[in-house]
Amino acid sequence: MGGHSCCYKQKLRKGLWSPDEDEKLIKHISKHGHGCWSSVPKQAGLQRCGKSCRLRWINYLRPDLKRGTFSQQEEDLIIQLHAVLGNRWSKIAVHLPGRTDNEIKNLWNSCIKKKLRQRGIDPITHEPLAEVDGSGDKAPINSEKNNSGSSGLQIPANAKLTMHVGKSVDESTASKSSSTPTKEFLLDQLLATHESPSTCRSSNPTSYFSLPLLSFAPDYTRGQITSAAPPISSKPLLWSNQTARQLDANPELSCNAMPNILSTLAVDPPICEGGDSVSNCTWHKTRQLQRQLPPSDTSGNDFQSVSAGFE
DNA sequence: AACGTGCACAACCGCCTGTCA
DNA sequence: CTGACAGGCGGTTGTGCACGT
Repeated sequence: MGGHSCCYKQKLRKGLWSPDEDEKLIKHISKHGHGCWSSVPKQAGLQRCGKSCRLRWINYLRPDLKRGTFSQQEEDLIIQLHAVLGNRWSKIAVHLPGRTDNEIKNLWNSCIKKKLRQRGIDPITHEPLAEVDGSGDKAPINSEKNNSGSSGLQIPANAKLTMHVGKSVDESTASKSSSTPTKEFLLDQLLATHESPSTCRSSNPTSYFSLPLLSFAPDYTRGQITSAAPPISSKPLLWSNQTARQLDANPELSCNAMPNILSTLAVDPPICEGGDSVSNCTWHKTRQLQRQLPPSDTSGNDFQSVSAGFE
């Protein structure tokens, strides 16, 4: 099992791609397009299976890729989209031009997931992690230090979901029910609010409120959330693949999970603090080594010559 | 300086879905 | 309708680098 017909036919190379292979693939696709992927390796003179070529192209060689550090806005958007879409990375990637599902998935698994856990948010359900002792005395977010570990943050169940443009959800035409906007509506709002080209890469927590994010009417940034607040949801959303996929069949989406993540965004420092972001220099070093290209700027200009060959 | 550990990222694996004969 | 095939997707693994001891 496993394998694909294209992989059986002959001895195919695996592992990292060499600069030579990259060049062959780029040249071929530049000239002919990929067409049928299974025929690409043969036509391009590569000892790879078609799927491998496709993956390499989509995740790495495509000229329209926006490489480099994820901006804070992108990370915010990923988190919010994940709350709505679950682990459907390709769907999430659609809304982040120049980013690949693989890239987003890696970022999620290596960075965002961890940060959410540190903040007491379950990255799967976007709910507060279960309290071990069950004491319920959630530490209020009342100090800068605690801002990075807002575990146990709870939102009153009657908190009104409010758009940052000042329009509450239940005022909108999208949903009559104030607590259950549809998935499509949430997506629309998320995307609409992220369309504005604001440059928000600040570590200042207050700046998060300048982000056009969904947020809640109560002022959670000042640690006024009390432990008396009822849990957000008594039935956690489990975003397994299967569950998430069912959303397509069942457009009604409980937004109960949203408050957690949104409030987290509002009070916490950026997920990858400061400029020393993980992927920042690693990628360039890797690229320079693997592709033996001279250092270039972060905009992926080394691909532009290739890009110019397309249309 | 050497070693161990953790992290980020690229790539593979296996399954699912859509298309077509 | 059914089976074969290709493409697509998400999960997982492998590799190399950075950093700490």
